[in-house]
Amino acid sequence: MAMKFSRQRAAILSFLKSRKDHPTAEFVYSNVKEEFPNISLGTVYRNLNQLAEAGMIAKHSFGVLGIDHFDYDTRPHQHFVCSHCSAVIDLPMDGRDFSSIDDEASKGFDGLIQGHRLYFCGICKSCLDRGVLQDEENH
Amino acid sequence: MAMKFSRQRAAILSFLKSRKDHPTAEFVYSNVKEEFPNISLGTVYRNLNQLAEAGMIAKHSFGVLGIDHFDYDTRPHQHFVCSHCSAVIDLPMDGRDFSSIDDEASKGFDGLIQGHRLYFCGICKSCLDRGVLQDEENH
DNA sequence: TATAATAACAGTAATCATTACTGATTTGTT
DNA sequence: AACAAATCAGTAATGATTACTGTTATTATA
Repeated sequence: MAMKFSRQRAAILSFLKSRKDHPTAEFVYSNVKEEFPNISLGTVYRNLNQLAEAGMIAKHSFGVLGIDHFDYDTRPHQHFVCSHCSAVIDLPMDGRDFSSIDDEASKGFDGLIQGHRLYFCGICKSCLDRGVLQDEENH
Repeated sequence: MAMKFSRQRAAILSFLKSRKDHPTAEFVYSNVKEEFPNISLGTVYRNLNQLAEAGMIAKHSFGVLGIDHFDYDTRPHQHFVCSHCSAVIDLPMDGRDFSSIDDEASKGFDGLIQGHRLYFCGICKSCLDRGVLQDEENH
């Protein structure tokens, strides 16, 4: 199954490259649709998964959201998910290396640990500014 | 919405208490059905979510699985998910406290970090014994 | 450069976990 | 016992994602 070039896939990759947020397939679809009005949502899903499979982009499945997000930046870095608006934001923990926790987890466990998934939850700046926390106090 | 007693909810909680694995709603359903042949899957979902909301059980949404798992043990502890058979297993990292990584994540970030989700991935013992890794080498 | 093989496409249907709706039944309280 | 409210079983709906199908685009080869 050698990967052939396709203008749709190129447009999807190019759009993802232009974003610092972490778009969903639906969002990529609605934007790439401006250049390819006939593009299908299935095509977007297929290409995003294919690019992720090839290691050219990253696919993040945050359990709390129940919807996949895609990232042009494949370098290891940490993410934050806003519990209120569901925004996915990069954390500036540049130097921090979490690889040692896999070794810790291996101790006393008889399976093979190959990696981990980690992300942080809370309220993002713009939701804080909108007074989301106060609103929750008032029920 | 004061919570009233129901025999179905009691049976669901009791079943979960008897398990050391981390059953899905479907699995709870198929087992509680032996005592309540007419119980509905929706009832199981509603009660599991209600119990989780009340803090009596824990709900774990592992992104890699795309299906929720429930845990009678609400004490903080770490989980392992087998990439091959999807088993969810407790890790024996008893003393380890990960709460400090939230503080680390807060540095240089202008939102509010309230917590994190962490789980480990790999191959469990019984899959290793079945030679899963060798099978994958042979494509 | 024609041709043949096949990857990719658009459009649509299907899947699967989960939630929402509905009218009947329990439960807890006066 | 009587009432209000929570819960139920059964079923329909939702929403993200994947699978299918006949057609089109891309690439390697003759």
